[in-house]
Amino acid sequence: MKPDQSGPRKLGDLQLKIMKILWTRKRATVGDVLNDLEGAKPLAYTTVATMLRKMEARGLVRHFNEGRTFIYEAAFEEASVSRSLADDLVERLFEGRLSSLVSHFLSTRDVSEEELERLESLVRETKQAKRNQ
Amino acid sequence: MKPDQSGPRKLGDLQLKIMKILWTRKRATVGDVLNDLEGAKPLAYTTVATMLRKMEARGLVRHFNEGRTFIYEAAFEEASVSRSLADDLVERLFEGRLSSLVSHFLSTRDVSEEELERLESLVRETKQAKRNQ
DNA sequence: TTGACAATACTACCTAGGTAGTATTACTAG
DNA sequence: CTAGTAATACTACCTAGGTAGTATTGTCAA
Repeated sequence: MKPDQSGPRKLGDLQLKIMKILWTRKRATVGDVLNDLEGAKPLAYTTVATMLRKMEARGLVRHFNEGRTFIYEAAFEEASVSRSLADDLVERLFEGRLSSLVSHFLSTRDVSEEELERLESLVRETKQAKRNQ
Repeated sequence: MKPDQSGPRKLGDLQLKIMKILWTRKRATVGDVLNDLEGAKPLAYTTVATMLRKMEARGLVRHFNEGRTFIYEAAFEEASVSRSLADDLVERLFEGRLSSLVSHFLSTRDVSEEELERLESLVRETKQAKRNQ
């Protein structure tokens, strides 16, 4: 069986942060997640617990018990979620044209020389791969 | 005075569709918007009117009167909104690295030969521009 | 065995997007 | 001048994200 299908089209800020923590840790308790969530304003333990429960209801995460403690894990792979979110935006904004998005970025942001190099090789490699495929 | 600052970080589906209509038409009545919104399921006239009012409260659009009829127009330029939405995603998902996003697209989608060419010239031109700047 | 603690369950509330019905108002055709 | 129509105003409701307090329960140490 393949692991998971297309991820969610939208994810709130907190939810995405939680997903990232789960992708990194593989498994985490409410306390673990709360802990890794230091950065921004501190949240209540119950806030995280509630969010996790809501996310489970939505199928984003799942849990199993270890004693009386819930161990959570992501129900979607990172690539799957990134893809869905990114696709959704490009679809909504640029009618699916990747080049429109890139062009947009290139013209509105100051992209560094290194980034440009990276981009160039990425494209070159992809073309290469496509040719001998 | 410069026209508008950074756009909204998030926009719902309907709101973005409405913004696009306003960008195209420059000015539009509720009826105009409703009309251009054919595609998906048909909405009630009042739904569009309400949405427009909510959007005005949020500062996304503004209106002036023509007789008793409201003429709406976008309060943000398209580029500004696209930029905010795209930036937000790249920020949330790829820690701001454009190349991560592109790499992601290249590896999860089947990008056509033409798209690749377009991308390559985009990057090349940008590098060029950067050099003699 | 009881009290403290840690964990989850439940409930509540706020905001925002989305959807639409009803009320009101004002113009216009007859 | 009056009925009909077209616009807006107001209100309501549902969903989902986000935030957190209170209640309950289970476990462990004294």
